[in-house]
Amino acid sequence: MLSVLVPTPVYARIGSVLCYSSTLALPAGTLVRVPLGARETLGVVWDADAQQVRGELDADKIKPITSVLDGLAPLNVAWQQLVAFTARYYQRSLGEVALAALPPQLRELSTAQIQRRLQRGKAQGDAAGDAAGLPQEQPPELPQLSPEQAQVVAQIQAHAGPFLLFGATGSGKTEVYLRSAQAVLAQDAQAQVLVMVPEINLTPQLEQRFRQRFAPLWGADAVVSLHSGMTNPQRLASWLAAHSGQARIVLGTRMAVLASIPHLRLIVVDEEHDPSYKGSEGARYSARDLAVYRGHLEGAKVVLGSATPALESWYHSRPAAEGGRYLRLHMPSRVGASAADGVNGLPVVRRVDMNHQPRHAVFSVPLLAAIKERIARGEQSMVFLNRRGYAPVLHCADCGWKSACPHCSVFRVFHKIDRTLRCHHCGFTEPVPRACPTCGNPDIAPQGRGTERLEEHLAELLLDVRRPEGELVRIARIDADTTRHKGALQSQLAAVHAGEVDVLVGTQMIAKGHDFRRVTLVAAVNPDDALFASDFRAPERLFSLLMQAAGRSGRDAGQVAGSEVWIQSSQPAHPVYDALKRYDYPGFAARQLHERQQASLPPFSAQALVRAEARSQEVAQLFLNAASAAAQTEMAQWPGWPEVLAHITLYPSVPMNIQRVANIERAQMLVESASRTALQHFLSGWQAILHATSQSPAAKGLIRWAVDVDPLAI
DNA sequence: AGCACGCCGACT
DNA sequence: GTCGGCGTGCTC
Repeated sequence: MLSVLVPTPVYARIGSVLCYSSTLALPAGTLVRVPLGARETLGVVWDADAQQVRGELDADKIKPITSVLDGLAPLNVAWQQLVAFTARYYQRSLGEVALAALPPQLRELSTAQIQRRLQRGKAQGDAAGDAAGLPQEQPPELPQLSPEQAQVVAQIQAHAGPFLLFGATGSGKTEVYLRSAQAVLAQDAQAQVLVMVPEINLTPQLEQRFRQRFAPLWGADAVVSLHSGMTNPQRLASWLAAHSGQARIVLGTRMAVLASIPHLRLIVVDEEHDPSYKGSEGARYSARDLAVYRGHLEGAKVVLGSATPALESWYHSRPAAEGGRYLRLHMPSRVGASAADGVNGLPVVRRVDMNHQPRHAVFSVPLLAAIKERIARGEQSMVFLNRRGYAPVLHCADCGWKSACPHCSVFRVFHKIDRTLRCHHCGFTEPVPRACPTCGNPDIAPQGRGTERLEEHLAELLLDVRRPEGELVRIARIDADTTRHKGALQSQLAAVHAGEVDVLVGTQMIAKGHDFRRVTLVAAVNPDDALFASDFRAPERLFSLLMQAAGRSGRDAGQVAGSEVWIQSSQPAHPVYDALKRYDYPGFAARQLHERQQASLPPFSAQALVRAEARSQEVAQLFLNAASAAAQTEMAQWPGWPEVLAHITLYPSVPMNIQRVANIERAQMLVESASRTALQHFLSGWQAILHATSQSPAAKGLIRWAVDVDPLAI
């Protein structure tokens, strides 16, 4: 008798560990194909010898497995442990986590087909290996390390970690990753390295650098990528290469943390603060946190890198004497910067008090002047606004009508380019009405502005300005709307690089990673919104975003002296901007952590969220409240549990921030505890109650529910 | 989640 | 008269 993991979600009315019979003795971790209801599915052998058939499962219901995916080595114990931990910690079923960690094509292909892919991969690997075995020309010439880099590399070699590499933009973190990887790979002929990035399409440079460095040493097949932008066959090939040990370096997004990498010795998490490491659907695991756990599990070193670490990571890297668990490594200087270049070679930050500017001005007088100066010098400027479209809402001054989405509790955004009203949440799109739909007033006006309107406005303001050669000013816009088509982003970026653009307008999309050599001015036109947001992480995200944006300016060492970051604000003296001006992340973090401690927020408490979706808000909340009440009454009866409950705060259910999306009402409930362990304990017990409640009459009409452990947004 | 089975409207 | 809508129900 075997127990086998199958892909059933946690809310299905069936467990995900099912019993099957097999004539063969199959070790745990073996991939098998099993019958499940009317279909056949991929499964992972979990318990090789499930003696006691759970519950009153009729013996005649136990079916034999269909086939074994032989030729594939069983997933190793470390992987099994990682899956088990992930499922337990994030309150998902084992099967869901395990199967989600496998490439989708593994489910579809027959054993023979997989066999062929393996053979093909091996053949390529061997060919590359032969090539690598040939007398090398010169080993690639390595760039000289700065003293800071050299010291950090040495520390990573000398200590066990985990490490938090706190390095300014441009301080050369990537070179540290490369050297650390190289050291690990050179030491052990089987060793493998996992390098994670938030979004791989936004950082093609990183992939490029790893390939350039390591392909000459270990062959082109030694470096593989793993991210959702790849086709299924590509993903399968990469996964097989990692699983077989052929790939020495696996570059990937969050999903890569659960890949089978049997000889893992080093994990790098670049831009570790990036929210995209935390999933927002399905198994909502934090790939960064799992990386740390995986490193611990497999004895692999873990390096988390960022210029603006997540406050959690920063807190964990406090001195060991104060309880810190990570070793903090510091690289404050931009490579190649000179003392004359402002703070550590970063551009000067200028704050504009918008209270002293003409009312409703979008561009302050001095900012506009500074942009014009750049144009006259043939330099580039970059303008940020975190809102795409033309205007966030259309408004009738007569009757007060606004462009609400009929399916969601948000306003639809006016897109002038195709004269549509678009809902950014459910996608509902309609042509703009000629007149107000309620009162017939033909004079409905856009309110507020997005990137599209900003671009238009800027074009008007710069109409009389000429480039050095006398040509008209060229403005480009990059946001989700202009990059919808495949390859559009790359071609637009290429145009910027080629100097075909004077001013680039965009959303935060352009703040990440891109190396713009000729940009000497970066401006945040209206970043204040985040200061008033209810989300306690908003200041952290704002600081990080502005810091990254600042890193876009003056990347060319020769231009640092003249480059600037402009912040327009009605509260220019706000501590966030103040810290930014000094590029003082530690100061900012200390202040934020103090506030969080006062308010008992993470990392000084642990949180989980239960989210519920239903046709009506009432039903969603009813379910949450019933589950909450049941926790209080039922769990109090369980021996030993009142002690656990005493450490838990269950807040009342509330509508979610955006209450309705695509006609589905959403509600949530926060669970908090000063102790992570207590919260874990509570959640593990509560799971059954949530299940039962969701099937009780009290939850009639409930569509979906899910627990989100360590949520990023509340 | 899939995928079946199962009872009521517009088409060859 | 059938094709097909998605409302319950089950999967070792």
